[in-house]
Amino acid sequence: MYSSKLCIFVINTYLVVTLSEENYLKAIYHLGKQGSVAVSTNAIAEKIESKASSVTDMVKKLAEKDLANYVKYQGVTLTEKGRLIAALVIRKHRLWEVFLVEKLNFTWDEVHDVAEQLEHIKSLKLVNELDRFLGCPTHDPHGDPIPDKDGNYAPIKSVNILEIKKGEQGVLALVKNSSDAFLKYLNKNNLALGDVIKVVDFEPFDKSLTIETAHQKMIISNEVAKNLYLRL
Amino acid sequence: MYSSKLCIFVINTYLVVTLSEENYLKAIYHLGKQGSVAVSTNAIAEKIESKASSVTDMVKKLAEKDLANYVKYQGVTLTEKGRLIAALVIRKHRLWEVFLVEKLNFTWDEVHDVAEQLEHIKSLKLVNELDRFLGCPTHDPHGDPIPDKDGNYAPIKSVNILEIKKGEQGVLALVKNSSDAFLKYLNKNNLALGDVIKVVDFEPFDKSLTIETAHQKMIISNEVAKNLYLRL
DNA sequence: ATAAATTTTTAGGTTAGACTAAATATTTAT
DNA sequence: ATAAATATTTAGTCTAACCTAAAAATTTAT
Repeated sequence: MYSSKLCIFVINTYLVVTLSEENYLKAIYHLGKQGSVAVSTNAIAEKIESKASSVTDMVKKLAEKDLANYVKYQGVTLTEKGRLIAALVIRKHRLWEVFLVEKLNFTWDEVHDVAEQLEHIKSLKLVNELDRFLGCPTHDPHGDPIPDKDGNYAPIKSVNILEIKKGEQGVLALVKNSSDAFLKYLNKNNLALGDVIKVVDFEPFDKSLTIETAHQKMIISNEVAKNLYLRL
Repeated sequence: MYSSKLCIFVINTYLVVTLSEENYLKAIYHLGKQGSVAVSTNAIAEKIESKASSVTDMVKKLAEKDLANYVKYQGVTLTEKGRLIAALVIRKHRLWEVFLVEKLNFTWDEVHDVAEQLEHIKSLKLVNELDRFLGCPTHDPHGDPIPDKDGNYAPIKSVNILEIKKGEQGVLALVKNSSDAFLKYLNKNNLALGDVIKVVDFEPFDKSLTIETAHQKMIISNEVAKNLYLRL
């Protein structure tokens, strides 16, 4: 997917990307299928909690640096360079999350803020040694895949729980929403990655779901269900 | 030295200290015996590689935030709060250095730039868990002492090699200069922390020193000697 | 197809943190 | 004690990254 030539080039220019630019690249990457689909300035503004006018400014700068493609009124995509830098930031974020949970006794709902800071530390040796130290993990504590040195990763093969037939079951493999409130909900209700979950019933009225785990039977709202992905 | 009441207060205000402010506090702390002796704006400018006029601006801001004491034309000292924040930054810096060397295969001359970034990550849980994970080390890889949670530390009991009598010996315990060039010099000449060093001769003409280690006998310049400290 | 609503951009302003050059204070040397 | 040298501060700029309000483009609804 990424040529190693490009990787080397990007690594050389890597140091001149600011923290703020990295955050924009990451947002575009997440919103637009790895930056391949055009994202509106408004969508970016909402994600980053800023204003559309600020986004317009920054996006012009990214385009000038050849990290993004930008056409007025038509949204933003990432260039190969931009996509690789975004992937490297995400790689760092997820590796640090693994470190915090496995080595420093963080719970999975505590890691986000700190990883958000650590992902901007600039040192290739640091990332790659951290990767080795952690045993080259493929997924972070939320079940999201960790890109490799070249920015590639095998997307996890999981399916949303709403698409699973009554009576079938799977293993909770991915949680799409990492907000504090949602992770706290999961903890409170004893739901964790790796749990076997069986879909018992679907209620058409409010689109809620009855599920069964090893410890309990419970009803989850459609809001919750939309964020749970199972490996079959 | 620091009351825990103060510690709690500082921790509460901790999050509003910017990266740049932290760097100034650290510089004042290092230059002025933990911030207790007045430091000139020029000295700070040189340390931080900026200009005196920039320092004047920042120092006014630090004084307004009650982190520094500043009287025009008379230099800067740190308040209790400022001193504690500086100590916490240094604590983080040195703990990360230990981590990089012991867990991630960094050599002691590679750690500085990365630790300089990591020292600004804001999470009390992170620092304290890192400390525990590393076994609560008391010294970093350069032999400098690591402040505890409250900013206190037992200064290392070492003496400059120039103050040691001919024929006596000690263990290399502290290196005062952490510049890249100096650390590379030490590596090249096979000098490391923990080495037993014997002072063989002192040459009054150029103030150089002849020393003997387990592997070699060599002459070190006064420039070098000024930076080597031995535990007797 | 055109008006209304929405989205996006532009224009102009703000703040933190840096800078240069000029002005002022302090220190040093005669 | 005063002039010269040095150190420090002030005044005025600059840039990155944000903002608000107004203008322009696009989309939606009639």
